[in-house]
Amino acid sequence: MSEHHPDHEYRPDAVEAKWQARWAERRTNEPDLDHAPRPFYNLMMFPYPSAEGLHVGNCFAFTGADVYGRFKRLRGDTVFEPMGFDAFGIHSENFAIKLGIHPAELIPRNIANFRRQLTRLGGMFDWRHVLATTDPAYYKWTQWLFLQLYQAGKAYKKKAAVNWCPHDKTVLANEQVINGACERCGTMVEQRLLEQWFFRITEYADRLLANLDDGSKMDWSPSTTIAQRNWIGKSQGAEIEFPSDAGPIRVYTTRPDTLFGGTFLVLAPEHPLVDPLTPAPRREAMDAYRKAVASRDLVSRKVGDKEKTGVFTGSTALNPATGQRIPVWVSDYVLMQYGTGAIGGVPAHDERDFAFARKFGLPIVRVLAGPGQDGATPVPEPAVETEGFRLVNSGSFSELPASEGLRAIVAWLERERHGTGQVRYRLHDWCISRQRYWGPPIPIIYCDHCGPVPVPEKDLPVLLPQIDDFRPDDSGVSPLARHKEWYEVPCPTCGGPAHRETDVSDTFLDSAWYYLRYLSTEFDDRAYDAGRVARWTPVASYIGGNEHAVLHLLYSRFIAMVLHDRGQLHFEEPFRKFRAHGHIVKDGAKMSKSKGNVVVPDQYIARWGADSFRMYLMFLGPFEEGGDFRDEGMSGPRRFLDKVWDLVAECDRQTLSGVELQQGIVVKWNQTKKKVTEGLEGLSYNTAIAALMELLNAMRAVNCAERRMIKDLVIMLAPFAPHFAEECWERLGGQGSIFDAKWPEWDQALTVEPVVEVPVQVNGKTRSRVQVPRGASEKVVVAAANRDPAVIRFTEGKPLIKVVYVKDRLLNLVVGP
RNA sequence: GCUGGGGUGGCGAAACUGGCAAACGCAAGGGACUUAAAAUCCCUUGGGAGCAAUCCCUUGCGGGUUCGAUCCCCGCCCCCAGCACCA
Repeated sequence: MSEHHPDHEYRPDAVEAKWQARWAERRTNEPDLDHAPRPFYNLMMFPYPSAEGLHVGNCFAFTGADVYGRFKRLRGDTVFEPMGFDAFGIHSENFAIKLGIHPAELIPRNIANFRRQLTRLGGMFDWRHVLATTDPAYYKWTQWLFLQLYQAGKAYKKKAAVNWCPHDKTVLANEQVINGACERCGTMVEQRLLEQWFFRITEYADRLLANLDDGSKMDWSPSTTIAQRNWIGKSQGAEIEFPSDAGPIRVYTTRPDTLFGGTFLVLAPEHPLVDPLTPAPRREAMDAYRKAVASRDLVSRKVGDKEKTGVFTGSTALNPATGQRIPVWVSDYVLMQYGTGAIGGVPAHDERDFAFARKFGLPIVRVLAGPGQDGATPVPEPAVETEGFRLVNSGSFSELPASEGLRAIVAWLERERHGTGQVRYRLHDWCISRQRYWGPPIPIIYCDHCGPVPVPEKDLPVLLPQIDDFRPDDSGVSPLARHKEWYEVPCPTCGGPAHRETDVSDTFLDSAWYYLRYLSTEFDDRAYDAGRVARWTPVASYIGGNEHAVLHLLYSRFIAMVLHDRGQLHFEEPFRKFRAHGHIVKDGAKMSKSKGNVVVPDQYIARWGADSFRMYLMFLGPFEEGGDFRDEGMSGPRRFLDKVWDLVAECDRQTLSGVELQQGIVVKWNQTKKKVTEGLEGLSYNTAIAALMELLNAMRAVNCAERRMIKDLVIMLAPFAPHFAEECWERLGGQGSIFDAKWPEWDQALTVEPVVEVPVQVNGKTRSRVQVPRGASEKVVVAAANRDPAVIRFTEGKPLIKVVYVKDRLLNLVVGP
């Protein structure tokens, strides 16, 4: 092989610095957004700029998305690949509190560090369009977006519970509550009711659900659509009225077929009928129970597997089906937020009701019977199945199969006006209020005269004031509420005394529309530019983590739908294609600060180069599954690049025409082009890299340095190792950027060998292989096999029962004993 | 508990979704070059038996379907992620 000239050695730091400078200077990564003939919007989930900087998990995700964008570009698309920073929110705020540095000072520092690292990694980012959600030029439009929803009637205010730490006297986000306790002091968290802003996402539940199945609008990872479907949680059931002394108690059930088995009712502790149904002697016990429940936070109350608790109201209600009076109980296993906040207890056919009935000695009546059972069969455990079950103890409905009984009972309820068939969702409206500092102030002004008044668009942004005491405190409201000089303003309508909303909005509102802003960062008079958006959206490819499968991705879809319905967007589904990437783990555990196994990329990039690092990340496992990060793995891809480097130096030393009998290498060449192209399109990066390595090994084995093959190899390598490929391209005499070169085509006929080796099995065990021309008939292959001594050994003297032949693949001779 | 994804050599993984299990890479061992080391190059490497050609076993466990199963079906075990009393 070649001797090493020091001048010609592959030095990644020099190569990478050279090309990063050149890309910037030549504006290689800055597409013309107004005239792109084949626009391809390559989006990846923007990071939260933590103080620690990028970790290898971020690098994995961004590199995978960047590889795809670079591939699309080489295939002839104009690719827009922007990057930004999701810099508002509780993470930044908490970290700033911990360090004692104001987030407004900390965040720009972190962003600068992220940008340095992202550039060093070699992403094809168009930095002209960088954005940060904390920039007033950005959140001005987040506030504008709130106003659009407000004007559309999709924003409203209502009382809702927040987590409250009685020791720290502060509002806590759900992620700050660990097993029902405050993450800082360990005190059990309580619920407090506050007036908060909500978006009516539940109005869109059906459309959000239906579009998931519409292939013309959405091509998403199945795991993500399944998660969304579960989150929306559509259920078909009936609402039934149970008359009581305090009026009808409305109950929602998905199992109206079990109505005759309803032997009690249970109300949520917050249910408005609890008071009227509880007579004076029982008040004290009831209030004590309700107080005990309220002192537990939302999180711990939802934890299942808990011993059932409850109190009898002292009243009864009428089961409209059986005509019997049944007791009304109160228990915290019934949630006010779902259904009607009241349930019909059917202990024989529901696990929770069964546990409750057992605990409090309530009657259990079987109304569904399986094969070999009847109405008198005891109920040792709740039977929740319907398949193969029939109704029993259900009056005139008895003996109907369960599914038919369900329809008949709903029809009867509607006819007799006891209830109606209903659809429910577990999706709740989106609470966007945060009693925090580090977010965009919600642009509403409260006037004693005019009520809530939206801030006029001309007055946006409502700037977040620079205050030093931004910590949440015992006032129970946002830190902004402590600053009169900020929140006291004249009413925009009447000019009278008024005050601002002091809550800020949820970070997820910032990220629900950022893909629109990227396209329009240079316009300060509009949230997004209609022409740009028309050309570039919906987003062609979106890659991100499945931890955002429900919240971010659902909210973004909802916001797009609202804007679409207002005639402000031409699509209702923002992301045509979404793929969830896997996660990098370290020593079998997910990287996290608490485990102390977070890996920072800088040292690896310094040692091996960004290109080797990128290749290693893409090679360590399937992109959509992730894999284990190991230091030792880095040398493999680096050695590969070194060998390609040497091959480029030897280009034309021995060309293909001068090589005899090298049909094999030509086939390998064509196979590689096919495999790499298909692998990149399907995000099978690890196998695409393996195919490139195989081609290199094959060329080295036959000492082939054919120019066309080396050029193809370098182009196919470019998405993974962009700087390296540029340098090789230049050394090969290529003009301009390699990313303006043409992706190699393959000849399908040359992807297969003319002669194949067909394995010959006897009774399913491979005994030999025979060489035959491709496409040989069964006759030819059997004849060849019958001449093979290794086969004869196992077939001799035995009757041939069956011959299985799969063309070019396998021959199996089945013989008797 | 429910939903989704997994379980294949010493390790990361591949295998046209029924057709030669272990491609590609790491690590390890042996050899070449070198005063020596690193780097590089060549060979070996799933387990077992055998001088060998060759044979037997092997994709978490137990069954099944099939000429043939890592792949399909039934019943279990374990790991990871998300959701978690949603009536």
